[in-house]
Amino acid sequence: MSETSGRRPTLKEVARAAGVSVASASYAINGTGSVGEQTREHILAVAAQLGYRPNLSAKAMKTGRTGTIGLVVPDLTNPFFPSLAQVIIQTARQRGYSVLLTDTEGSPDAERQSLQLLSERGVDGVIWFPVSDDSAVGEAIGGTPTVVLDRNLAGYDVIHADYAQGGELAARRLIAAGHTRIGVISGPVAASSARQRAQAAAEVIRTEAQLAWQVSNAFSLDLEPAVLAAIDSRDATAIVVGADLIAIGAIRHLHASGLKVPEDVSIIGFDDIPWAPLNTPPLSTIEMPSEEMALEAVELLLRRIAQPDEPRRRVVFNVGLIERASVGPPPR
Amino acid sequence: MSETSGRRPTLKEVARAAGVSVASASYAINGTGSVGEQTREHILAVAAQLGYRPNLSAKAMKTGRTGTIGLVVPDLTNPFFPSLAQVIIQTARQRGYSVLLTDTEGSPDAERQSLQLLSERGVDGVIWFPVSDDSAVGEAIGGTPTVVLDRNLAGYDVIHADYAQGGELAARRLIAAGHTRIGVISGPVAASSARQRAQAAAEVIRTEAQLAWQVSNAFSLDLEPAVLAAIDSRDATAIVVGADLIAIGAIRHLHASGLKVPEDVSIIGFDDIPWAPLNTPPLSTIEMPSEEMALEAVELLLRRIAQPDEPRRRVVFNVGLIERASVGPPPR
DNA sequence: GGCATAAATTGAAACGTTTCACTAGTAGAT
DNA sequence: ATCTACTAGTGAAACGTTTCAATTTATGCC
Repeated sequence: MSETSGRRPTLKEVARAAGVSVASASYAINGTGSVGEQTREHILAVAAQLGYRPNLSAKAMKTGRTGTIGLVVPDLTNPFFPSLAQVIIQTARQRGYSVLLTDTEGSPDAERQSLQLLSERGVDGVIWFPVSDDSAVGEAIGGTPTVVLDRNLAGYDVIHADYAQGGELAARRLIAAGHTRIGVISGPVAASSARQRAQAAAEVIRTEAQLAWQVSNAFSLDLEPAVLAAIDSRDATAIVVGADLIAIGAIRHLHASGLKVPEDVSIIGFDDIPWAPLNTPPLSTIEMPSEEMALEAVELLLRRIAQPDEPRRRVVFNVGLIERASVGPPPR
Repeated sequence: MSETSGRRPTLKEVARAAGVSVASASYAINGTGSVGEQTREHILAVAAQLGYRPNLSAKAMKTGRTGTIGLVVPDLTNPFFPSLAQVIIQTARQRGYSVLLTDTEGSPDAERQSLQLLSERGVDGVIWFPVSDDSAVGEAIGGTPTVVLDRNLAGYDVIHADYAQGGELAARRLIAAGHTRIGVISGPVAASSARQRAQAAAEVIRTEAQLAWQVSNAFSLDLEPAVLAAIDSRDATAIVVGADLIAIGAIRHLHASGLKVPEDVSIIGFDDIPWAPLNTPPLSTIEMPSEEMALEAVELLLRRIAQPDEPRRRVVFNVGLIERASVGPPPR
């Protein structure tokens, strides 16, 4: 409550004011040692009265744990991430951890730098959303417990969705609607998740219909020339797209070229970002339980922190098809 | 490079390996004391060879600065925030700071808790996006240097946009298009920024046209009953909305009721969130230079950290009108 | 060559905690 | 009464840095 001086009081001062040793004060406040009922209460009262707050840096140095975890994401601006980050931050807080967030701007260099910085800062663990599958980057992290999201990197605890299943689901939905010439736009090939989605879709299409073309694009609304060209070839009546963001970009391009979705071209996306239901037309997509995944990520991480030598785990979540309005029968 | 033991080497070990005192090692590595040319190089080489990384917790305890700033936002999931957060994180990193991010879920309680936690963690400063104008919450922060974004809280450095100007701009645009009966939907009244936008707009409308109604809504796509009722009254041919998110919600509702934007009702929003241009129709809105504001926030904060006793500053940014397609002439 | 001065180097204290090893009581069992 | 076994409480070391004050070494000048 009241603060006599400007400085925050130290444990020593609390102890002196309470007439006990620092050790007792520490024990009382942390509930660790054995302290008598009334002395504990007295110490606590004095501490409150003085407005004592432990110096977490000192505690961290002494105990070697900072009560802090690092979260490394490629691009906060990608609508896929904020809700993930939010869940992670909240659950971490409930478990007594604060979150250092770093945004790596999709660059492996920034990523390496981030990991290293986090490791220097002594975070107790890291939740890492790698931009690519280049596992060399991960060395920067040293021995810090780490769980990797969305990529299947060896040597880490790993959480991802069943992307192959998702790719298949998407392709089958289009085929079921009657499409026979189907194109595929994947996310950047450096990401295993993007590759898996596209590959699985392409395979289904190849065997059960006809693969018109397959191209890839950055995780962005803006389409690259090759993608534009593929779409403009008008060779496909339906497209499975490896990310909603790209899908929305594709729909915009189609609209701009005077084509309608789904009347002229059907589109199915991936991720179910918040904008997907708001789009015109509302985007059919493959969703994954991203909030559960985020939650699982922090729990897995905390378990790893507690048990550094347990065998690594890999937990895979199922995906689902969300039907909205961007898929229809092929034009005749 | 090479790490002999599992543990990270300490400064003492580096010093011993280099055959110098810890003091010299510290000076050499931080470039602070005066060290001979060749000894410095030797120490640096040994440090690199051993893979030495300073223990930042220890450093923080000793120096009292953590090299960390806290960022407190109400809701990461609101598309207005991620880009802000991204800019803040990046500029902070360039200046040698890491960012502890907390999401307060729009609750003053969580907000108070966050501020307190950050202060305990010893962050060197805080960038705070308050959910409301209740300045009592801010006491939790103690003496930590703080800059407040988007709210005009007394006693802090403050950054915001000229919301009155924005409200006027929006109202005038609608009036210029020929509308005479105009409604206003503001964000939550607990936020001064929302009040200012709405008030300024309402005033202009009252004097230069006719204020059909004025209601408020949470920062959300979902509209509250009073808002729905106001819109459904069909008393206004145009609406100025205090936030794009709400505006998009309003447009959806209008569409659902069979009304067209802008043919039947014109809408103008606020914030220019990333979705605004993607909406159907693309949303006309008032934009503010949010990235410059974010950048300014960290610079202001760093200045405040360096000069705790300088007088408080308040920096106000101009806003602009972005014309897209959600505004048209009134129906006749 | 000697002296003053500056540069390089060092030992040790200090930052605020936690925790180990110990002492002093207290109570129950014999 | 004595011994045992706890429980309460304490002093001091340790965590990895930075930095002060003191010391040693080098440099320049007459």
